[in-house]
Amino acid sequence: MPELPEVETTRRKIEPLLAGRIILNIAHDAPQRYRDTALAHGRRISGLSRRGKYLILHLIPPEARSDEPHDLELIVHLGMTGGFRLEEGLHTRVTLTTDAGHLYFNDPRRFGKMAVVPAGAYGGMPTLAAMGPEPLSDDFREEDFVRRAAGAGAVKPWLLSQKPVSGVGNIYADESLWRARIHPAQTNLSAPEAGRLYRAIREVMAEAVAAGGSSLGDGPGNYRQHDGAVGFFQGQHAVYGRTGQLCPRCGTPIQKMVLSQRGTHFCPACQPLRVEDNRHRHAEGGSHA
DNA sequence: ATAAGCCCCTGTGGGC
DNA sequence: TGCCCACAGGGGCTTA
Repeated sequence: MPELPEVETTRRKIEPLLAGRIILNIAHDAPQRYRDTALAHGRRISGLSRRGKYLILHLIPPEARSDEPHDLELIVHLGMTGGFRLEEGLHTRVTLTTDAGHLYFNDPRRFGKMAVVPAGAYGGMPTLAAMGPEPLSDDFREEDFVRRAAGAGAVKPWLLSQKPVSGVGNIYADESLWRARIHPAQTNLSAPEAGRLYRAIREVMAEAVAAGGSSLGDGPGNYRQHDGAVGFFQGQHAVYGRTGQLCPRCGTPIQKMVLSQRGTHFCPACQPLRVEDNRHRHAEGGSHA
């Protein structure tokens, strides 16, 4: 399941294959899933960036200097099972041909998407348009996060919305909440709780990027690099995919629950649900001004 | 406007 | 042992 660490690893690994190259063709079916790709034909890739879980190929006219601002972008979302490959396979959905050769987009479950858009024109991609700050950048500020967390609903769905911070998916939400000792369904985080979560997200994301992401199991969701290399962060997972195994911190068996349609792993001892204090509501008489 | 729910898609694993 | 169905999940869309 590519989340920020896996997408960032992908970006770093395929940038040397693509930067400076001319796109000769992008071949696929399902044009509604891979939109306006013909606009990229004949363009030069000046570089690759990433925003949350979205990969962005910068496209310039072939005669332009490579340090000029790009005017088109090829946006790629890997979805749940998407990834690039050096060789064609059973689940090849898109074939990207450059003057250096082929790169194949493999995506068994077809949740991945691509679109060519004018640079920064994200109106057709609401999540990207409303994307929160990058967790490893200075734009991600603890005081903003703490303030917004105080008024938020259940913390895990809130994180998954991409609005408080970008790039956190199911694995890293569970891992960050475990580190911060916060129940996934906790609402209205206190300042100490939100501060712990802020630091946990930064730590987990930094460690996961350094490990090359997580590669889980042998199923279709198993994330790999284009050359078959795997990430190693799964060895650091404390709760994700460890239902019934013992919490590394306190030894209690890890539990799994469903929250917002997502499998959610947590330690019931380390991450107790703090019951909302109702006294305020009683004191206010139950009606809001 | 915001939040919650449904849906897409298909390989896999668990249950019977 | 073999078969079948529920599950996995990000994000876009619809609904309340």
